[in-house]
Amino acid sequence: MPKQKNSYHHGDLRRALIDAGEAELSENGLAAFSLRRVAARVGVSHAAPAHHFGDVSGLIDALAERGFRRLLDSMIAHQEAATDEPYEQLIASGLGYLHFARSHPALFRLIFSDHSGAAPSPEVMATAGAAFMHLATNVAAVHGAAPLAHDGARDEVMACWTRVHGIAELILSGMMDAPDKDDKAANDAMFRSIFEVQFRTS
Amino acid sequence: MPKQKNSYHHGDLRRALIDAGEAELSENGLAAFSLRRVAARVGVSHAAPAHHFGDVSGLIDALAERGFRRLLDSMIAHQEAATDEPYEQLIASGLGYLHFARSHPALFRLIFSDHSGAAPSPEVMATAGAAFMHLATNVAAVHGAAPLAHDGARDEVMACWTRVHGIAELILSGMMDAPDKDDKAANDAMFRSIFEVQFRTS
DNA sequence: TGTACATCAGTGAACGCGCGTTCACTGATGTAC
DNA sequence: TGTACATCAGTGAACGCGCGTTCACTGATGTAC
Repeated sequence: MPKQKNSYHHGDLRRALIDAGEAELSENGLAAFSLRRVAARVGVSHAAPAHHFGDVSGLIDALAERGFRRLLDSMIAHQEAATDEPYEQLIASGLGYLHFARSHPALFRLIFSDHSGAAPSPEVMATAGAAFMHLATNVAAVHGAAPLAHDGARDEVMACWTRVHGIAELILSGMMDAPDKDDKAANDAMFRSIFEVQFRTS
Repeated sequence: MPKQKNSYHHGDLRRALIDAGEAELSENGLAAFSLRRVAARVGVSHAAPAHHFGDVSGLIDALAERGFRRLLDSMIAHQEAATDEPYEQLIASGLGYLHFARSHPALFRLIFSDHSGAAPSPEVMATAGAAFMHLATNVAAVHGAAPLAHDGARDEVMACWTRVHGIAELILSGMMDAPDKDDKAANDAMFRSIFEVQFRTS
């Protein structure tokens, strides 16, 4: 256990760098993100991170994993504050998704960036998969079924996910007006009024 | 009219730089985007763009305007290939939106990037507004009304937009599987099967 | 308990790179007369 | 039609900057005996 302070060795530099990376993203965005800035923030030489992450993409990867975990945590936290009714649970999860996106916009954009270049690490994939399964479970519960149990179940999950995700993205880009992110009641109303629109009533 | 070639003056450098910028975005993405690369692509000195765009943000702004216009053009083109039935027109517009996003991912991401820093120029705002109004008109036509004519009309437009946008984003980020972007029939089926899902049938 | 030594984690200087911007310049164009 | 001149558009060298990465190093830790 790392007890001493001001020592030559940090104790838990890996974690400290991830914390600092997250803060850098929040404050300065992905465009200004650099290993040197993160290292400076922790108060460590800029060559130190290499011992823990290899190169810059290693740190980015660690941040992506944390991002997905925070997204999942936010959904769970909102859900736990809602009633047990499945539809209410689904709405709460969506609001948690939205709240995460607006609280950590750069991290949110990072985890949903274009992965066509390099595939994310297995850890990132696993954490992303857990978030997806959470949503799938919510959607299935609304229909009283097990997750992804019937034909079309995936479409139902994607219909939900794409809408929640679209709301988040359009708010972040400034294309869509929204109440202050911490005004729970107003966001609840806004979210439901969009989420519940139906197109084909035939 | 610029007729001569190989002259000291280019003739239509402004347009050439925007074309090159768009190509750079397509091929190398926003992260690798730079004034110097764009200038080199046109075969002009890297100080030349300053005469037309001032600085790098001027060029980015011009690219954003072109991006919104291409988005609108894509919606219109797909719509013109569909039947006159309003719902079919709406679906076609959505498919056009999706096709643009997948054909020009970096440009798509650019126009929907975080504008919290600097507000887009009036030209960009106007072009973005035109694209929004196109969608609003589509949605209103489904209900046989004028655009944004009744209470809740904005919610209806946003319900549509967020879903289409969410589909585009999740495909680009690799979170959602999708058919080849030029397989019209397969994308049509995929899009409808998600777009038409209803959550609350009560 | 003490000593030797291997391993690990962080240092700080150095490297080469591409970037945006600036600046005095020059070649081409267009207008006044 | 011709000449002078202002304006415009592109040049190329130079600047300072922050970046990622490498490297020999050194201080701290932990293990073997």
